[in-house]
Formats: sequence, structure tokens, C-alpha cells
Amino acid sequence: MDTTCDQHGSWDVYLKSCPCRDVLDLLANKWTALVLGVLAQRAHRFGELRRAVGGISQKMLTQNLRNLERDGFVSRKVFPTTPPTVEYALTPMGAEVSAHLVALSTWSQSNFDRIRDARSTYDTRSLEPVN
Amino acid sequence: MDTTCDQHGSWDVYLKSCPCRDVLDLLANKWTALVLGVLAQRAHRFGELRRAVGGISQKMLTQNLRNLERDGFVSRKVFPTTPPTVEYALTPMGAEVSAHLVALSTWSQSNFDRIRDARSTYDTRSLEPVN
DNA sequence: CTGGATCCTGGGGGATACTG
DNA sequence: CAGTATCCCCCAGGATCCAG
Repeated sequence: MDTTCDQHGSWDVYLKSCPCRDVLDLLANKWTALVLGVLAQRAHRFGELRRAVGGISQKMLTQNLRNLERDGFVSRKVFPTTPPTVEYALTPMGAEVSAHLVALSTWSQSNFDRIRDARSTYDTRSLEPVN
Repeated sequence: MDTTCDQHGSWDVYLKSCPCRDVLDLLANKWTALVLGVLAQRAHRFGELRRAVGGISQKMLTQNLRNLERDGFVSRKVFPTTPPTVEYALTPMGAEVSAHLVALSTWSQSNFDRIRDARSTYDTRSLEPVN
């Protein structure tokens, strides 16, 4: 069928309705790599995290953290102080994935020059007619 | 400033308007990991690719392939046959990133059981009041 | 077969205001 | 400080039709 993959605990993410698509969607999210990347350095409080990930809105950060917490990538510890203190950290499982994601964002940083070149090549090429 | 990062060819993806955010957005896309994952096995024609990545629409596949081609991750070779034949393949740079992305989707597959557990724990916990 | 062009809807995601 | 709730807009993305 379409949704079952197989019965032995192995899934094929290339199938349309494979349940682990959810996980991949979460990990391959606009913000996830950055959030987990920051948490990979050390635990952060909410406001810290918000400032460390430039441009993320409060709503999106909350939403992402909830999802990451639900799937077991992030732990949320509340200290009953006033004003409230909440600390987010990676779980062991979160550390595993963050390694891959950090590799990705690091790669993007250090290879951006090659990509700029590729873009300008592509853009100029699409202007010239067949020559 | 906010957008410049530094002047020596190094960028900080954690800054709001860092240009390599574009790249990360492309790579951390719902479909990119799957498309590059399929192409990592061998070159594919458009229809093949569409069928290999279950659930992707023709529009999204085209769009993704254009972006991936523009940034130099995928090559597009047209054979002047009738009906037209177009073959997509990874560039060397595409092979580099696909390695990271494949690692990610593979991880999602093989650890989905742990995530299922984390979810059910989270869901049942949120039902119980403080005990 | 490989796409481009169009129409249209759902929800992603920002801004703002309010609570504990 | 760390959220939740609401309003609302915009566009990602599916469906459909058409073309080389």
C-alpha cells in the first residue's frame, strides 16, 4: 500500500505518506537548523535564543520549540522564579540530529562563494540566446 | 551592521540578513533532501524523479529543480529527441550537500520509533495535571 | 515527455495586545 | 520574562489547461 512502508519498523521516506515525512518536515524547516545549532553550543533561555537566531519571530520560535520538544529533540526546564525562567537544551537525540544540521549550515557558510559564482553563471547564461 | 557579516568572505548564518540564509532555506526545504537523495543514486529524467519522490507536484518539482540548478547543485542536460528527454544529475557540489541531507533523511527513517515514543510520552504528559 | 501559465484556496507567519 | 490569543495578509503550492 501507500502508507504502510513495511511491517518491521523500517520506513521509506520517499513514499508519499510515510510517517517519518513529518520528522523530515520538522528538521528541514526554515528555522530548525538554526535553533538546534544555537542549542548545540549550550542551553539557552527563551529570550537568549530569540536574540541568537536573528530574524525569528516570537511566535515561530515558540512553535518550533514546541514541535522539537514533542519529538524529543529539545528539553524544556522551568524554574519557578519570578519572573519565570525557562531553559531549553538539546536532548541526546537532539544532539545527534543537530550534528547533521550544523554540518549543513556550516557548509552553507563556507561554500557561499561557490554558490554565488554558480548563480551568476546561471543568470548570465539565461540571458544569452543560443550562440 | 546587520547584513554585512564581515569583509573577508566569511558569513554568519545566524545573522538576520546573512546572504547564505538563502542557501540554507533552499537546502532546508520540504523537498530538497528527497530530490537530492534520489539523484544521489543516479541521474534521473523528470518523470522518473517525479515518481521517485512520492507526493511532489509537478510545479514544486520544477521549481525546486530550477533553484537547485541555479545554485549549482543540479545539472540539467537536454537531449534533442522527440519527445524531449531531460536528464537531471548532481554536480560535484550537489554531491557534497546531498551527503549531509541523505544522512538526515536516513536518520529520520531509522530513528522514527524513538520519535514515536517521545511523542506519545509528550502527549500523555500534557493531559495529566500536576501530580 | 517536459514543462510553462493561470486560477484559487489554506495556512504560514507577522504584528499586536494581553496574562501569570 | 515567557508565553497565549487574535486578527489578518500574503503567497506557497495544488489543480488544471495548454504548448513544443
